[in-house]
Amino acid sequence: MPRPTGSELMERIVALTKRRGFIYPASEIYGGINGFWDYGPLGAQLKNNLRDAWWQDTVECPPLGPDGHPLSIVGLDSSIIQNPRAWEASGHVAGFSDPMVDCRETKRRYRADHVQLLRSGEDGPMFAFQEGEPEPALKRAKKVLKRKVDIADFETSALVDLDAAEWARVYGPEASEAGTLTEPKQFNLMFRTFVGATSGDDNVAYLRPETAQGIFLNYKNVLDTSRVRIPFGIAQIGKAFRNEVTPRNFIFRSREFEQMEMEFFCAPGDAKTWMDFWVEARREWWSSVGLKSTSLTLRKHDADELSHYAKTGEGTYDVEFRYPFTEPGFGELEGIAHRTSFDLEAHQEHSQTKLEYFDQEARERFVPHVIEPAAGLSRGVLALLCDAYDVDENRPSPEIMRFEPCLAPIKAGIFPLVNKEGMPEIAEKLYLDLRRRFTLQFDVKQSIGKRYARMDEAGTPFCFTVDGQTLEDQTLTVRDRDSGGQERITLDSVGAFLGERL
RNA sequence: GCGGGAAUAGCUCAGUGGUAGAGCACAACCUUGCCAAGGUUGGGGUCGCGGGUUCAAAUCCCGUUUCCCGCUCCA
Repeated sequence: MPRPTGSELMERIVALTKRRGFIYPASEIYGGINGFWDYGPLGAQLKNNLRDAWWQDTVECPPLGPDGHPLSIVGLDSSIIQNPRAWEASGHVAGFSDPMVDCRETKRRYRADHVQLLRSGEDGPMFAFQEGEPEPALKRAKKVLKRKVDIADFETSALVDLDAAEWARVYGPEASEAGTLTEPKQFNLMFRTFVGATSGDDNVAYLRPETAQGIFLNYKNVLDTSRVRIPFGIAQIGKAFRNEVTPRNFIFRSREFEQMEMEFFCAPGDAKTWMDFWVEARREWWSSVGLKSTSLTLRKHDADELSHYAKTGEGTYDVEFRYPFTEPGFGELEGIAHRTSFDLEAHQEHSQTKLEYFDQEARERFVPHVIEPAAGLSRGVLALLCDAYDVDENRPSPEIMRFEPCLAPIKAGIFPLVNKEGMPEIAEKLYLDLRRRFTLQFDVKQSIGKRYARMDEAGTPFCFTVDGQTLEDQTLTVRDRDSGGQERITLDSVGAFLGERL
């Protein structure tokens, strides 16, 4: 069985991650819930390791800037629920509430507020058309009414004003029969909830659809209390929620997911410099956590796919990963966007709070521009899983997860070759000595081959096995996950061996 | 949201109207001498869920949920 590709590969990865306790469907015993996933013992550990690596490399030990000095980046953990006005300012409330109608016949979808109707009399058929394009509707009307028609014969009204009872008489813009349009559906992707015990329009709140806004909302607080000076970054890791129309592709598009975002505030004139810097830095980072360079690519967004906040400026780049369901193409892993001063300006206007920055040296006042590297933690986990999955046909247990050792959920297995003759005692002592420093698995049960195989599927890079020779010369074998090869080292050097490789 | 497919033990599947099955996995004991070894015993099932037809439904019908594939959507 060679390593499969495409959807077969994806199915095998989903099966392995379920079997070994990486990822489960959420609330599975109740039949699951579309778009939500739970992380099992190994998955939670893997996700934490990736999250910690990002935090370490972004906040605790940020990269060196072009001048050779470490960048100034501080951490933040903002609330998932904020004042709903924050989402009005950010554009998420307005930009995401367009009602849509579908045509069951033609499978086309229209924005309901862009569709107009030609009405013929009180109970007659109605002909829908897209704003500014009444001709197809007139043609349809001529056919249905079997007479010559003129636009002046009709009353024009908006589709959204239609009563539900009249819906069946509507001919869709390209439909040949009436009643094929679905009722308008709201496509606001934000989860709504209510703050307080009662629910009403006056206490509506939203689960954040991105962690970024929490950073902008605290920009002034951080500036006033942490002595940072431009250029500087604020970084945050956390859950975000989007009520996706179609969750798909395992944890790639889920309704609850985790982001690792950093807003890097800079002078407007320096935006290009920092954009170039972060695009390169972020691509390199994903390589550093073990993703193969052939699995990664960089793509600049076309002008027509830019977000509302990135219409001007240096645009948006995606670090993309070759997921099994996108191959031979790539899918988004992280977006690096020049958000300009869009967000700070918007919050400044809506909150009536000055969010300007005063540059002491240049004696000038400005609203900073923002370069935002926004990575998906959940997508990162998916990329790690997909990239690590491999098949070695020469092994009795062919499936292996080749995680980078520093990301592996379990760093090493510690085993006695057989469960007798003093071997388990030595192995357990070694485990007890090292368990505070490394995440280890101690296992005495079943055959050694089975224990190795289990560790291969968990992606554990090393296994230390106490055998008969250990009793004589205090050495044991180290088995390497990737090669299956073994070497002997001394019992007291195991900690140093692991320390060097993680 | 639309169209197609799937759902039976932890996994892979058999079972097409008449007692719920196999292999692997899991647990205990015995055995063990470096890559999913063997033996014995054992635990595991609302056959995705709800309704209908029938003397009888895993099996036929309707609905629904979840997953997969193709569209659509992805601020």
